[in-house]
Amino acid sequence: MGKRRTGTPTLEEVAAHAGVGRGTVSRVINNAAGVKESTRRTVQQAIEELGYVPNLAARSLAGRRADAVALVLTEPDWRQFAEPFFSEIVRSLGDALVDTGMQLLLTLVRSEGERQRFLEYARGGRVDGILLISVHAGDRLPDMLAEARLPTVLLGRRSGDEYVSYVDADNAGGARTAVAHLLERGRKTIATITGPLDMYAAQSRLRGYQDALALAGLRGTRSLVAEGDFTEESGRRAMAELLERHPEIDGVLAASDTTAVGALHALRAAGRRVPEDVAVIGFDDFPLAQSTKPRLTTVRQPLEEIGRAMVRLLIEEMEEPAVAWRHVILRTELVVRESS
Amino acid sequence: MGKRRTGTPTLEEVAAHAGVGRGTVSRVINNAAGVKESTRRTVQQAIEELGYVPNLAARSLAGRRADAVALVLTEPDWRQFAEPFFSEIVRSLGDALVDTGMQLLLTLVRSEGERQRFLEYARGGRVDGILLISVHAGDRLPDMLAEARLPTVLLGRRSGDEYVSYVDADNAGGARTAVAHLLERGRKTIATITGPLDMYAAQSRLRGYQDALALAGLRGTRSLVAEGDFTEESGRRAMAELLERHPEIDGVLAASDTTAVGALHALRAAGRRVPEDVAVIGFDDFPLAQSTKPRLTTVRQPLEEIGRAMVRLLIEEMEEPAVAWRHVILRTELVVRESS
DNA sequence: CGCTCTCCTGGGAGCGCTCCCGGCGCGCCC
DNA sequence: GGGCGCGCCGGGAGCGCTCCCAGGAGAGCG
Repeated sequence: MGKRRTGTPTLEEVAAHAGVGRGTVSRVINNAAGVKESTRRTVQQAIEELGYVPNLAARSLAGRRADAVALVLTEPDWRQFAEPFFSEIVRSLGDALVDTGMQLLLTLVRSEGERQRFLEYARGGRVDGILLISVHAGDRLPDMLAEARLPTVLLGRRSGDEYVSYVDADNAGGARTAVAHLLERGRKTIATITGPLDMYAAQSRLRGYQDALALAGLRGTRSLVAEGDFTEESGRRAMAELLERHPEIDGVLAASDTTAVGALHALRAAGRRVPEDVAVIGFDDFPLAQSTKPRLTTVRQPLEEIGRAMVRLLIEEMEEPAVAWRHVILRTELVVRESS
Repeated sequence: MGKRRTGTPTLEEVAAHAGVGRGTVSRVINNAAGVKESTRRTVQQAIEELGYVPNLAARSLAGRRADAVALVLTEPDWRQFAEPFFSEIVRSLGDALVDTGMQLLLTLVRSEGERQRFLEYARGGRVDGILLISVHAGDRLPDMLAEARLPTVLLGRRSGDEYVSYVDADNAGGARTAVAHLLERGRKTIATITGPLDMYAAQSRLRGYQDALALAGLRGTRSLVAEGDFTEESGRRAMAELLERHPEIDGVLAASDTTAVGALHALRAAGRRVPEDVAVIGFDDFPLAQSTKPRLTTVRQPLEEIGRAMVRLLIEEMEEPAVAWRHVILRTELVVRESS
């Protein structure tokens, strides 16, 4: 047995095989300009023949970049992960990242230990930037990342004075519009089913609901508000409670489409017709909203745009890190269907 | 402005600051033996003071390992991802990996382009091994990874003569036991709701069902079999169909707990009592199975063990790659509750 | 007191890239 | 014909680690 070959050939070997210098091969694989077309072809053929694949560790080390970004899920309750929101947002981020040439890595951070491990991973330079979703109010991870000067973008914010860069939807505005729409259609007693109130998005939607009522000169009642957690089951439970407390309810704003579906079930079980007796509005405009019976009026969150904006912000952060906090609030839009 | 400092200090700087050599610092951060306790403390303090974090690219390059493994999801239909199976398996893999010191990275591979990109990522040495879940029969990715000599372990197999290393549950055996149990309790007409039949796991469960009937001297009828896709909705639909075709059904084996829940709904809607009129058995034993009404009899898949076995196999593959295909079939177990 | 053996420690030699500088050849202009 | 500029190309100098070998300092023993 001769000299033991390592699995993959190196750039040096490709260069030798093609009869050119290292630099030229490097230029070819990076699609850099300044290589004669004929040379480029020779090199490409050598790469082909040898089955060369660049060593990414070496590339990272020399180039001081990882060509990867992490999408961190901090949701300690895994069940939430089953909600369509996650799959939709992951899809949209994936699409937005495709033509940056960066690899998207999902990472779960559930415990303090994992938080620490991830921080080391990121500080160790394995990713160029970090996207965080489903951050709860008390989560310190964004601060830790910001302190380490790592380009970071949140989806949503932890509070009204979030500083770390984020992209968010105009939750309050969306809720306001939805409630205004219900009032316009003559609904008198409008309830709301919120999301978990330790999340700012849920708070904002609740505030929008309250603002719209106030704007119309109505006083909201605490008992017209029921807290849910974005799940269908919580929507069902909350709606049942609300109906018991206020049988006269004729309009409901749910904090998510999933919750709205639960509310729809509860209303049906209670013998109420939608929208004749009670109008229902959801939030998100997931595909789900089009397959309910009746089809759901809902506040559309532009997930596609959110994904794109997050990636754009992240790239800005990577290009000039630590010069500014960047915030983008995307407009929401009421999509009127049959349930209102 | 003096010399521009790079973000993180290097090992060299730590060594200088602690007044020791590079080698010693390396030994300390890798917890290697052969460092005097007092020296170790000095170095640790220097690390602390400088806020040193090892550069992982350099470590990978020099050490020829990435300390990371990828968990690849090839499910083109993202909705499947919402099923509890995924979150459970991810949790169990995460737990099993914790004390190997390796980072778990989830990656989505939906299109051919992403398949190619991931292959380059893996061949580029960014991960030491690959775990694949939800592989469909026709997926070529496992072959591509195997050809590239990358340590790979599948959860489940693509066919009866899968060669790439895998961990699987004894699906056929579990189904057989479940059906035998129903027969023992005097059920006469036993139907089954399968998973998507392009997945071997679903085929195996169906085969177990058929075998058990054959063993009891019964002939299975094609019309007692309805295909689902592991979702609740498909369970509901399939059950309704089955009842229509065979009103005399008194026992059902569903291909997953989720499917069984759908079947339960359909049965209730049809006015059948469970288990008095119809016995229902699920498959998986997810937490879900304990919160149905009645609590679900089900075939337990040892997810915890599956996760551990996958990680163990992967480590074996990494230690001595390409010497053998390793297969582990884990025993399943019937958990009798109230629905049978 | 000298010699060996053990325990620690320092640092050279890479790992496989990218970056960049210097040089070569050729075409064009005066 | 000489000079200049431009388009290509080669390869040195790192990037920040790990691996490993050589060597110093003690300890123990004859």
